Amino acid sequence: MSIKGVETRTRILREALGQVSKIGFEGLTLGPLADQLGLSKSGLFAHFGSREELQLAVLQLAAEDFRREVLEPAVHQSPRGLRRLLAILKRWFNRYPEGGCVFLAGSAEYDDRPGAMRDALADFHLQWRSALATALRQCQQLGELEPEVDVDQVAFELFAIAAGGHHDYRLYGKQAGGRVKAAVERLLRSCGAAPEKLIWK
Amino acid sequence: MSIKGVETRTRILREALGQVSKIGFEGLTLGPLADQLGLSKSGLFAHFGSREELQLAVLQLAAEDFRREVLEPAVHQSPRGLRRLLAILKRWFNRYPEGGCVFLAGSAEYDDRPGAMRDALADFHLQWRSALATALRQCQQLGELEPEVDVDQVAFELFAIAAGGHHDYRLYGKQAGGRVKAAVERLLRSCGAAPEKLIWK
DNA sequence: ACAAAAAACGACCGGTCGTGCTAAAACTGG
DNA sequence: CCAGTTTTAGCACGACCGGTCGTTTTTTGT
Repeated sequence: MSIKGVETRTRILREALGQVSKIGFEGLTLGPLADQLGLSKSGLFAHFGSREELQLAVLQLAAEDFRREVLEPAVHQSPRGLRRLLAILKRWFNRYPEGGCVFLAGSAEYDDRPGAMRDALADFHLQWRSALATALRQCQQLGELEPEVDVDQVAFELFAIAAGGHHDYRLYGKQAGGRVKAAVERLLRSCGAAPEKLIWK
Repeated sequence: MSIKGVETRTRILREALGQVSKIGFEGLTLGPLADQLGLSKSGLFAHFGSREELQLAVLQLAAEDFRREVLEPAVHQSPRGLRRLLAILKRWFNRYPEGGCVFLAGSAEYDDRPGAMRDALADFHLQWRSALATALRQCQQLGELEPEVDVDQVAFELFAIAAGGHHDYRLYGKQAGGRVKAAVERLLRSCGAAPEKLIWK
């Protein structure tokens, strides 16, 4: 693969990711994508052996973006414990007003269609859930959350709040933000978090 | 419209609803639907002026089913308060192992596509949320939940649990049921519900 | 039983989709 | 600068889609 090869490939993937976050993976079609990039349909197609390969590459790019923009800055900038957990959640939920979440939309599109896309999506969610559980476990070790709570259960409930908030964001607009915040606070409070430590700085 | 007219129309809608719950509203296509029913595509098409009319009719049928199978039996069989609320939730969540929820799938499909389908879906979710809030308010009036809790907020959180549970059901299978139950119990507990009253009979 | 009305059919249209194939164009290393 | 490789374009295909239209069959009211 030449220099120009990887350049156009990433150009394609960036544009494709933008389109997917608006119209979903199934809405992504080669013709309009090629037009938007000033390429021919077959020229674009040659970079990936099939449409599914393109979709998988887009999903992988989205996953890399997500880790880089949500998890990594929170880990680097905030100390272990509630501070870091809240930093993660803030960066996570702040993505929703910006546009549709490709992981939630993707799950809805492929949950009844076995194949590589479904597998990759299931894997992403599993990894993310485990990252949340790790952050929660560190809170426990610091005594900021009660030791008897099931961190996997709490990770599920955080994800559920995200899913519900995303739904309301997409359907009813920005008013959903307050609901998400209040839900997280109630959840963490019920796990023994001190109210004065729940600051969304 | 003749007798036979409404008969086949409802036959079409029943079959269409079954297909939609498997492959979504956008996956519903006239040809295969007609084949499955032993009708010609154009014969089926004549019952609805357009595909969107068919989709809207399917959504309306699904909404009637939902009210009839979830809300109404709980209202008729359980007294106001936590008993009724839990009866509603049980019937609601029991639908998820059976097949995909057309309302959640529909929201994901149309949240970025203005039109009659999006409007109808937004309306359904609004109505359902309000029915949940009513049941919660009755709990408050009976002293089974603290009076200062925001019932609309709790209704959102119940919906979020449903959305998260549905996601996990579709992607990871039946193990999600326990997570949903535990999440509801934590939520209602944090609203002042007595633990011994949280029985999923 | 019969005429009007409704329902169902079958062929077809224009359009879009993913995908192969071949040739031209552009880039790359020596 | 040139040979060899890679990237891109052009074109066509087969499949599938929603929708139209004129005709035929079935149902309905009397």
